Amino acid sequence: MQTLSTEDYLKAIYHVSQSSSGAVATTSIAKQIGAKPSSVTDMFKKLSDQNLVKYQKYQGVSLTNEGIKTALRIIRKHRLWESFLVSHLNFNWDEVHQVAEQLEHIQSEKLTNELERFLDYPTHDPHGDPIPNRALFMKTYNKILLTELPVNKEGVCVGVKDNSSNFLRYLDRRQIGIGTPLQVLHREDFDDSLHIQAGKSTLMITKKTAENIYVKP
Amino acid sequence: MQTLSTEDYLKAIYHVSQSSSGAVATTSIAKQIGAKPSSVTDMFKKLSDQNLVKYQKYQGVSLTNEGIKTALRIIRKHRLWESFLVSHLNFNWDEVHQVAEQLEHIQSEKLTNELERFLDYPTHDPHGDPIPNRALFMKTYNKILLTELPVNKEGVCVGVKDNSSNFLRYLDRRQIGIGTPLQVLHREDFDDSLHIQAGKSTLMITKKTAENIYVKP
DNA sequence: AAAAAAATTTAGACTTGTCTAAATTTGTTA
DNA sequence: TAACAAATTTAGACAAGTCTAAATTTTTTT
Repeated sequence: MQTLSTEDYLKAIYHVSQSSSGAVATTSIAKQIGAKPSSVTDMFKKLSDQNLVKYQKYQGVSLTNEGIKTALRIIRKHRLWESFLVSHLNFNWDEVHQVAEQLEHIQSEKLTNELERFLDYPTHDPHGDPIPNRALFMKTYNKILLTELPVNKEGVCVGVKDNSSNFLRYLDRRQIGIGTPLQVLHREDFDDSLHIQAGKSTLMITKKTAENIYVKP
Repeated sequence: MQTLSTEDYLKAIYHVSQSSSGAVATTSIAKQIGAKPSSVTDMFKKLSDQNLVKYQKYQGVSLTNEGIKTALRIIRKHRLWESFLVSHLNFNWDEVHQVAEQLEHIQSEKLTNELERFLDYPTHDPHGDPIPNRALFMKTYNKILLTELPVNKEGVCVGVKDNSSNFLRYLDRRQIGIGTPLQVLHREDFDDSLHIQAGKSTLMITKKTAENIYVKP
């Protein structure tokens, strides 16, 4: 049984390891968690003692199978709760993260599984991220960044990279959400901005925005 | 903002103060929380520093208005979550307590209020205990113990005193629950056992059982 | 009212998770 | 490759919450 803190670290290690290759560095976790590198080193040792990570001094950590399972169980809860908040409790997709950070630590297998049933076994959360099922298996479809979508090819928004409230509310105002059909009409060479068709409206977005939107072609 | 631990203490103090008069003793909280009296003394000092309790050495504590409000906010969340678990997640009334103990600490006013709306503003939890509303006001009806119900007078089960899994499952087997019509048919002088009508069946229960069932006449 | 028992508090220690500051290792650059 | 910079670890400290053992106060009993 893990503490709040070890769960946070495992999740952070999982996320960082997903978006980079090789071992996970002390500093990257320090940034993610908001702690000093020395604290992270201490925790790496503790996690290593529990065989949740493989740790070599100065070489960072990688999750063991047990560590991955523990991380996925937390992510499963996080994403199920986010789904619940949006689908039944009138939360907007930019409001759910902070609350789900708390709810993900609730310990009750029955609760998690019944919540999943109540939500009718959702496969993705409100941000388009895949929800691990009871066996911790995630359905991932091949998605690409909007910047990589060829001009005039049709796609559908299936996720976002940046989950910040700021970005999500910006997308709300542009009426872009999960499921919105997207098409690049024109790519401006000068500043890499894009003219796109988003649902029924055409609009202009910057490269930075496009880099944070996932589409399925 | 409180810690998990201070919230647990405030709730314990509230409950003990409800079922007894005068200041709340160190030992009674130690028992309730499952901690040593010396730890309780430490916490009494901390709570006193935060003006959540009035504390005089050797004389126990009593909640301040702020302390009462904080306790009621936790109890509100606890009972709303218990209601949710039973009404939507297939939990039995004897299974909810432990999970609600965790959920009651989740910090989000929006979550609490939306959960209340989702449940359609319930006034009582699955054990018949009143749920404080947004203004922390509880509807309490005048209930009596089944032992105090006059013979042959009709009543309805509206709550239980003992919330233990053991007792609740015993009531399940006897088909007694919140809302069950109850009537004392005969009181046995010899051992204080009762013959009662519970719904459509008649059965015998001990004094100890009757002392843990609340009825509204 | 004194003695004994029970309740409570104090003192000092331990654990978890954190920090700062200093030391060490790794990597990067001239 | 030597020197510098960046990353990492170690050492020692701190806060929260807990404990045990001893001291103190209150309550009960004789």
